[in-house]
Amino acid sequence: MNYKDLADLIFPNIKDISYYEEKYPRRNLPEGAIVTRVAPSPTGFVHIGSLYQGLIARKIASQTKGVFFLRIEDTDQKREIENGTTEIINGFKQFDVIPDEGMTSETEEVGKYGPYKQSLRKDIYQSYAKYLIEQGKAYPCFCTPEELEEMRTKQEEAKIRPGYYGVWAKCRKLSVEEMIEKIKAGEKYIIRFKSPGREDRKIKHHDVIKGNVDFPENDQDIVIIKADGLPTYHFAHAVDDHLMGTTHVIRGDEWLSSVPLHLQLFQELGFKAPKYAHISPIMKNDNGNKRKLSKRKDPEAAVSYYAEEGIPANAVKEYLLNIANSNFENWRRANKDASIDSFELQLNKMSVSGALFDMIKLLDVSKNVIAKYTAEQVYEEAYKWAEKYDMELADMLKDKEYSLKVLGIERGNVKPRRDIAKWSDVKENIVYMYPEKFDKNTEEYELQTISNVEEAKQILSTYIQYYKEEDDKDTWFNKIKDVAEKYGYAREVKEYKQNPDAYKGHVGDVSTLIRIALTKRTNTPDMYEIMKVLGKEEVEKRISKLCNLCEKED
RNA sequence: GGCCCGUUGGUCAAGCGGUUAAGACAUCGCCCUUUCACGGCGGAGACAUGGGUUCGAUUCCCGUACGGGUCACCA
Repeated sequence: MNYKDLADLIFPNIKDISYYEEKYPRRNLPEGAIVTRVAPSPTGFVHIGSLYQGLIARKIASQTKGVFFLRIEDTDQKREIENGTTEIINGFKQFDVIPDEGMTSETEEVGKYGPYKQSLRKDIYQSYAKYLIEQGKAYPCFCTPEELEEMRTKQEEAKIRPGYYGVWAKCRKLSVEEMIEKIKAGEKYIIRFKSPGREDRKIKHHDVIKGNVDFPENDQDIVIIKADGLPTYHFAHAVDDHLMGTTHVIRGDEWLSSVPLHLQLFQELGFKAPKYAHISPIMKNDNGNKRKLSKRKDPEAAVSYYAEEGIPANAVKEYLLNIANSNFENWRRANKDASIDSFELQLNKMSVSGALFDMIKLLDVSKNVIAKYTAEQVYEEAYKWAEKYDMELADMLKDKEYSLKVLGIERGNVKPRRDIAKWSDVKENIVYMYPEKFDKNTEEYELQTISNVEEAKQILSTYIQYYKEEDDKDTWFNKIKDVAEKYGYAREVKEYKQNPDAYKGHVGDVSTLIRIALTKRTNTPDMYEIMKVLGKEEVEKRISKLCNLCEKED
């Protein structure tokens, strides 16, 4: 009786690993090409951290003419949710993070290194597990969860390191005969890795992001094949990333402390280990404590949140890139219109510690992104958003020709407005441009400086006589100045400031009055453009309406 | 608790033994301007802490404090 017999008993009728080694040859890629992946579990919505990882992995692969693939890690069937894979694919797609290989739907995939869904690779893992058993590098363990639990409490009481190692690794010491006997007797078991490591020895590891890190060797005999026959993360990682040719494992830094184990696994399996790049998580300040963005507590942890709020995917990406490489901002300033694809991301420039998520900064980035959009783009995206989340806005935008004019105010020039950070801001910004909405607005408003209603009325009715729709901007503004002068307001603000006592106020006061009559707002974009878009009839209507209102109040 | 990692203004961060310690967001003031936004100028604001090493430490070493990660038949 030897390891081979044991292996055959546990995994009869299973292919030899040479089959898989041949089936998945090494990738033929240009020098320096990096193969990356994103490997989420289909357990619910896509986390902003996964997107962050995916975005970085995608960019690094693209930059080096490598490959980026999506692998679904569904080895924990208890946590799996329905359509989890679809959700992941769509989540990434929204941000244009498109894998070269991997799952494309719940059941379909592209690429030659599949299946890209771990539950479909069961045979592959078992083949490699068998290989380890044959070599005496893995063994069946018959300990029950209860026994393990008991062991753990003992260890904790004795204040020693918990785990399945050394003298605690009971089943490791079983002879092959005993193992075979137990299996034949129908005892339940799982497969453990026989760790060659010693805790008192150190290993040196260079992480692409974290730099040099020293660890004690791993000496835990971790489970590699679970009771359901599926592998644990560690084992699947080693097998998959070897077979799929991953050169750089970019993942969250919660994995950093598993590196000794992973390196050992690669070593014992006879694989070349990939490079590791452990990304710091995106954090949130929670009452003075830093913690990871949490699925449960933080809505902004879900990538779907941004679509719901109407924050453009590009803005989120730019913000994430900002966190990833802080020189991105400088690059962006120097390359205002360049695609982010031409920014060269560098892994080793990534922060070693986790950044706090800053919504205000994101919104600022988003304002810049939207400011560069054409009216047409703003229209399309805002409309798409509105159809889903704000029917009232969608309704307003139905008149495309008019809406384009509204959205085009002060847009596309050298100093575009920066007043929209997200599509949910749009309505508030433009409602008053829509007559039916404007008419229904019964909000109270102040007349500001010119608070004498009688005077306001006179100024407005004078202005309306002067106003000609076809006036160019200078003429238009001169007329406002004329009205101002007529009623004792300075034509120029400067004149007023030099001699405040000589005037009741200045042009600004008059234009503010007109602005209020037209929009019920004190702050709006350029009024000349607003009036052009509203049209003569509407302008006259609004102004005379305010006059009537004044009369009523008198 | 053991083992890892980290700590530069409110936030994101440059910095690699000698700097007036960049920049961005936020904030404040001024200018520009018919309002707002844009733009311009300026202000306030930081090297966690104690020891070393050194002619000199934000930079190197050790301790302390604080923060984060990890110790599953979850990933």
